[in-house]
Amino acid sequence: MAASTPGPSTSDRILDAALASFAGRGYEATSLDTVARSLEITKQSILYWFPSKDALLEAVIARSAADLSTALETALRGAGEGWARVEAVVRSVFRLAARQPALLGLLREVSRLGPPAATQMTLALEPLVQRASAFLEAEMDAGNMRRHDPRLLLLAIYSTVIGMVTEVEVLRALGEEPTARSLVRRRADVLELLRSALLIE
Amino acid sequence: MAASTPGPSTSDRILDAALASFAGRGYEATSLDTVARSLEITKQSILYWFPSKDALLEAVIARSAADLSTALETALRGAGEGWARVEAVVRSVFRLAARQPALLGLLREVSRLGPPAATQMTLALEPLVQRASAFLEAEMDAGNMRRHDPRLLLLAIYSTVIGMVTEVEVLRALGEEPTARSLVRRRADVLELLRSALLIE
DNA sequence: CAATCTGTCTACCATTTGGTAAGTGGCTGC
DNA sequence: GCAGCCACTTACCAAATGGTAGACAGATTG
Repeated sequence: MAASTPGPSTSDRILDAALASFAGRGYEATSLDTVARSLEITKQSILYWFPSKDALLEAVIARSAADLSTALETALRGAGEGWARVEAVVRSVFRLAARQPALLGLLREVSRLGPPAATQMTLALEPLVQRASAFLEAEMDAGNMRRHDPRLLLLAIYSTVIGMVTEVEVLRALGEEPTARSLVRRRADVLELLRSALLIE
Repeated sequence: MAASTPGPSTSDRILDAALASFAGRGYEATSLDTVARSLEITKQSILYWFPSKDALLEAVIARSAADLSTALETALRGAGEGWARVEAVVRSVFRLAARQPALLGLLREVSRLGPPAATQMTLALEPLVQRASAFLEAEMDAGNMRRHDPRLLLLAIYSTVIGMVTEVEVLRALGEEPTARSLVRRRADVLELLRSALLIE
């Protein structure tokens, strides 16, 4: 018989469940009791590891921002130059949408919650933002992309991609069921759209 | 001395305050007591006009969907043909963002809440969606716009415009303060982007 | 083996929440 | 002039919430 599986630590399991609930139902709609029950522990165990609900959110954001960063950094590492880098990032986001949708859901939720949660997320992702902004500007300078305010362009790209990936209800309103197959089509569509919107030639 | 001003009815004032709070703080984070206090009435007065918090949300959605519809219908009424119609709609949305931001905020919130709220909003806005989808398809058939799945294209346009208008925290993360002037720049940018993404030639 | 530390649980608690019940003052219609 | 309705209030309430205090079992360490 194998040794009893150690498995993920309690605090990790709490973070997982909290992430899922914050992303899926929202911060306010998430109760510590419910999270605890889903893990078959008591609320007090949660409060042992994280002194308050706010602190739990903070921890979830910290871990998620790190996960998000490494996912994108990894995608960028072997990505080539120019447009290929945009493609790599978009594909990486769609991969996250398929495999860890809660990560993107949390992004949405945090942006809705505003400070201090949003500020924390902002700070944690700032390096990526800087990089992306600088990249877009360089591409424009090189004459590869149409000229825009890089920050507004980044917001537009962000909104489009995140929307295509997280706006499940709007998708349904449009009569498109959010299946895995649909996700692939959306990825193709978004890439094509971005291409014609941004690329010169 | 003038006659005592009649002013808006209590139920309208409740709807106004509830809309603002649902859109700004979120449904779960909104308490009937707080809304009541802000209106200097009691919670029970709210429950007199709307039998439950859910019913209040329902009423807010109904009224907002109607307002949204008429705003867009009006914009479309004297709008010309082809691309001018897209421009008219986008401008109309940005006008709403400046004058009744809560209307767009509610849209976001409802899409986050999912059914049944989202279903109600979907049904109320379906005519607009149908119209937009048919318009896009016709423009593609006429060879004026690049061919895409009209529904996915609509989702992309929706995400971009709504994002540019409601993603205040992301905007801040990008170092752009959400002022009125910024809104005008964002409108110009989004129109330019959509133009190069969609229009052929 | 005693002392301590770790992780979890039981027992509470104050506050807030959506919601009910029962008035109450004023205006309307008969 | 009074019966009745309308709009709104005071008085409650059960449930749920985030959080505190303290006990307890098991491992660790001197």
